[in-house]
Formats: sequence, C-alpha cells, structure tokens
Amino acid sequence: MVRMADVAREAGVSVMTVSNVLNERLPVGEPTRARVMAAVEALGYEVNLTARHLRAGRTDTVAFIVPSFHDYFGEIADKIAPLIEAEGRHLVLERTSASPEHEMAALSVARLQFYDGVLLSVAGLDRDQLDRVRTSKPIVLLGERDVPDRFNHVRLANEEGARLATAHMIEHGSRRIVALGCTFDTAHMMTSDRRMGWERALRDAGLDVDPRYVVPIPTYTPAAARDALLDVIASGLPFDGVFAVTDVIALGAVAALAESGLHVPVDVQLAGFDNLDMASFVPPGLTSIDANHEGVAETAVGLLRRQMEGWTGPAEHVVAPVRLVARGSTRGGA
Amino acid sequence: MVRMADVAREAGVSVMTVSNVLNERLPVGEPTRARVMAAVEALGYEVNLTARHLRAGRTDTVAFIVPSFHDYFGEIADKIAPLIEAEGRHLVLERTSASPEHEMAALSVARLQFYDGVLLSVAGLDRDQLDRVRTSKPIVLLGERDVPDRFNHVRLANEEGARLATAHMIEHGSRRIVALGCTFDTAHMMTSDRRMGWERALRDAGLDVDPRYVVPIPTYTPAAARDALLDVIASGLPFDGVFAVTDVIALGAVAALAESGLHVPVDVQLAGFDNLDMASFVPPGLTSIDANHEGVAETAVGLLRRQMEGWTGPAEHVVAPVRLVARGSTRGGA
DNA sequence: AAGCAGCATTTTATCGATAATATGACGGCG
DNA sequence: CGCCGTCATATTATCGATAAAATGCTGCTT
Repeated sequence: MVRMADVAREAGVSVMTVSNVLNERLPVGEPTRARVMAAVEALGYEVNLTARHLRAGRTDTVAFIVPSFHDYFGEIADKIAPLIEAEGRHLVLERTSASPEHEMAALSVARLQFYDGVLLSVAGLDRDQLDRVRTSKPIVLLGERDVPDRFNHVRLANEEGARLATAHMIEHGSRRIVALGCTFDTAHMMTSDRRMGWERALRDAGLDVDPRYVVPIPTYTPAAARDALLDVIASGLPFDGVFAVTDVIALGAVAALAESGLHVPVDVQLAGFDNLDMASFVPPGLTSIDANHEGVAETAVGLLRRQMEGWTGPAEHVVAPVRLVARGSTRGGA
Repeated sequence: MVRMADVAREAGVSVMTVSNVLNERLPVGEPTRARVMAAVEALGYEVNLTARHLRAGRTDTVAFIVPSFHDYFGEIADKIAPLIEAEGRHLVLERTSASPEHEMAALSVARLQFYDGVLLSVAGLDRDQLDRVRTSKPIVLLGERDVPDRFNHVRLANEEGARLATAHMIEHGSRRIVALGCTFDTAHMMTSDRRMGWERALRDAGLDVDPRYVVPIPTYTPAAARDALLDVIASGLPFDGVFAVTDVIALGAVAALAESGLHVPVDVQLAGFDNLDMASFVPPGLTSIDANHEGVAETAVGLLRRQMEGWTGPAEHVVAPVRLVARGSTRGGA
C-alpha cells in the first residue's frame, strides 16, 4: 500500500506538503505542487480514508439504515442517494431486519463512528428505546413511529392518507371496505393511524365501523396479504372495497381478488398507500396515496445537512403531506 | 468520546490490558477482567472501530455495490445480508447509478479500504476497465458482463433461460414473439445473450428470426418498456407472445397489454426473467425464469469468504442454472 | 544594514487502537 | 537459598493521516 510518505519521498518534500496539496489547506508553491501531483500519479497514490477519519474526524459518508433493502426502502434510498452525492458525500445502506436489537446495534456508538450523519428508518424501536440513544451524531428519523422530541423526524400524514383513499372508494360506491393490514395496535402506529383514517372516512360518510373489516396480517408481505384476503373471501364476509395499508399489501390483494374471480374495480375497488413505482403498472393500475418520495427525501436530507453543518436548534417534526392518485383499481381512476 | 485509556484509568490497569480483555487475545486474570468489565459498563465505553481498523486492518464489513437500490438488487441484497451476518460481519450497500465512473470510483483503492471484501454487481464496466482494477482486496463480481479471468464471477445462464421462456410460449401456441428489451449489442451481454436464447428457441422450432421483433428499450424501467410495447402495437406488427428481458420490463409489458385491451395469456403470452417476488402477484401471475437468488447469494458469499480467509487459488466463474416457473401469463401456467 | 512582514515548507504532537516485546511476581526445584 | 519457568500485566512502536506551531527564506522598509 503506497502511503503519503512514499509520495513525499518521491517528490522530495515533506508529508505535510503532500497533504496540503491534496487537501488545498495551506497554499503550496506551483512548482512544488506540480512535483507532488506528478509523484501521486506515478505511484498511483490514494489517500487512506481510515487514517484521515481517525485524525480529522470526518468520513464524508452518510448511512441510511433501513428495515430491509427492498420495495419501499429501496425506492426511497434511490431518491436520497443523489441528494447526498450532490453534497460531495457518499450514501451507504445498512439493514436492521426490522428488529429492535439490530436497530439499537446500528445506533451504537461504535457503528455511528463510521458516518458523518445517519438517516434511520425506524421500524422496531419505540419511544423509550430511542430515548436511550445518547449521541451527538447528526441523526434524522424517518417512519411512522412515535419518537422523542429531541430527534428530527419526518413522517407521513397517515391518517389523512387513509381517509382520502377510503373516502374516494366510498364516493364511488363502496360501502363495505376491508382495511387490509390495519390494526388496533396503537403501538404499531403506521397500521393503527391508517386504520383511524379508514374509520374517519366511514364515519364521515355515515357508515358503520365494523371491526371485522380490520384484517391484520402476520408479516408485511404480498403473500401474507393474499392469504389473509383469501381467508376473508372464504369466510363469506361481504365486501366491495379494500384499503390496503401499503402498496405491497395491495399487490397481495390484487392477486387474491384475481384468483377469486372478483373483478377490480367492478366488484371490488382497491386502494393502497405509498404510490410505489409498480403502482402504475400492475393492472388495472393501483389507486394509491402518494407521499412525494422526492419531497420526503429532500426534507430529511435537508434536516440532516443542517445538523452536520453544526446547527443545534430544536429538532423538527415534519409531517409530509399526501395526495390521492386515482388509477384503474377504483372507479374514479383513469 | 470515552476512550480505552479512560477505561484503563478507571480500572487501574494499562490500556493493553483493557484491549486484551475486550479482544480475548492474551489471557487476563479473573479479578482484573472483572474490574475492566465494570469500568467498561460504568463509562459506557465502545471501541473506536476506525482506530481498530487503522491498526488491525480489519473492518468486519462487506460491501455490496449495486447499480441501484431497488427491485432486483434490493431483493438480492436481502438474500445476501443474512449470509454475511451469519459470519459475524456487517453488510452495507453502495450504489453506482450504473455509470462506469461511479463503478470505478467504488473500486478505487480509497473506497475499498473500508471493507474486508466487496461484492460488485457490474453494470457499466467492460472487461478492459475491470482489468485496470489493481487490488488485492477480496472481490466477487456478479452480473451478466464479460469480466477478466482473475476475478471470481457469478452470472446466470442467460441464453438458456431466454430459450426456456421462449420455447415454453412456442409450445403453447405463440408464433410471433417480441423480444422486449433485447438487443443486438453484444457489448451489453445481458440483453444480447438473452436475445440469442430467444433466437435459438425460434430456430429449434423451425420459426423465422425476424429482427423487427427485437425491441430495445432506452432505459430499463417499466415506463420505458410500456411505451416501447405500445409503439409496437401501434405499428401494427402482429405478435402473440412477449419475452421480456427482465420482470421489471415484463411489468411494463403487462401494463401496455392491459391498456391496449389485449388479454394475457389468451391473445398474448408473456414471460419475464428473474422471478422477482412480485411475479407471483401481478395478475395473472408472471411466468418467469428463476435463477435461485438464494443459491446465487450463497455461491457469491462463499467465494468471497474463501478469499477473505486467504485462499489464493484461481478464480472461479460460476454460471448459475435457471429454471422456468410457469404462471398465468402463459398458457402452460397455473 | 538591521528589522520585519509575508509566504512556503517542515516539525511536532496527536487521533485511538493493537502487535510485539519487555518486565515483574510467584512458585517449584535442586 | 538461589535460579528459572510461567503467567499476568505493562511498555514501546506503529497503523497513515492532519492540526497547529515552528522554521526559514524573500524582499521591502527605513
């Protein structure tokens, strides 16, 4: 491994001069600079980032810590990456498997040292556990959990989104709408907030809120969602609409409805949440709630940048607005 | 930041003893160990991984460098992560935007230093560019490009997979099959190898190979695929089957066919490649070529592990076998 | 010609850990 | 009673860079 000292010897200068040339910290005379650059070229030198980090305390790297790499988080990450890169930093993804232990481990002092800042998509940790995290590292939390006030946090307008989706289906004739993947578990805020939006839309329309229509799902996969909805169909519970708590869940619902010979949107209307890329393409087009991923990414990266630049004011808690995107899976759609 | 020296002072021992306790390198007397552990607890000490890396040369971290975070790569990454974690290491993802410059940057000496090993999904680099990468860092290449012999490499049986998919549709009645996303550009091996498989299936069945049925796509997104297939439909070129070069492309095709009122699989059969999770759920179920992601992940991680453990034998070039998974989008499917 | 400002470059100290080597205490043995 | 081996712990050197302070050289002022 060629070190800065090797370059210095080759160029006949001190190590510090090489450092000054490469980092443009102190001015270096033009002839000297040229000799140094020539030596760098000749030896193929590249700085040891680990040593720089140890000494200078900067990695120019930001981590986005996610429950899993696929679907929603992969799409968000692809939105975040260019924003981080535009500031001359690198983005890396780490995965927690949505387990609280993994999330805590990712937030351990040891792991945080690698990064100048961290975006954490909270899935497993509750408010108390997060409160135990003591670090001065810039952190922005993402996701639909309750978090301590001192953290910057970006979340979606969950209840409003669910209300919009449900109201849209009611407006176009649905009267008995399954809340697929929703729960009454207020600790799991995403599924319970969205259930509340579903409830509100029903109440606003003067419809009954029947808890049998809240159908939880063991794991948040399309397969589990399909099975759950097939069970509902088999049970004979009548329904003419499905609000899926996420688009991934909606994908499972689409499959279950197709298998059962139920036609979307004629027999059953269907709406999801997240407006993933695939939503436009899965026939007949998934009506979904769009939370403007780019906007969320920009907000989160903005808050993180502010912290990395030394801002120490109070944390912000942003609720990203949502809008309905109507497609073929509802009768108001294209 | 609490350092090892602080722990040492608190416990009344030398720094080296603390290190020995934490790393279990040299044996330490039980009473001393207990005092050290107590001090670690009391101060909430965690090792500085950067300093350890600089001195010990080990990060216990592996990078998976991908063109983009979503879809195919996200799914693969979720398969790889547990394998790496099972060996007590961390996996991080980095993204290259599929540009050769970014890929070269990711392979720069500087970035490689952060990792004990690297899995690189090659998208933009050609053989010559890869040949310029000079590093002793353990690397395993993934993907459908041509790579220098000295690198370990795992790729799929592209031609055979395309042949299987196409032959399957021919067997069930298709005669004019669009090769959507395929190309004649032999530099882009994935799309050209798969085109060759499509050609072979046609020839094997005694059918004409008409280049008008090879439909390239400007970007590998469902939107571009949908537009391209809509153009084909508008052109009046008759077809009764679509081989989509990937499932992501097939998703775009599904949308185009649905919009055009063409029924799958009655009017047009459709098959993709990759067998992504969504393939089972997109109605009527996407017939696809499965390359056993878990198996590919295990092979790649196995090759990487071998290198990280010091193996210096010749590199291996693995071609992962593929199989057809028939679903509702072809007439042989469920 | 002495003194000093201003700039280019070098020297010194340090980031926080670990590998290799050295020291010291204790017990066994002749 | 003194020598030596063994085990526990401490010292020293080092990984590769950078911040801060020191040095040395020019040329300009008075």
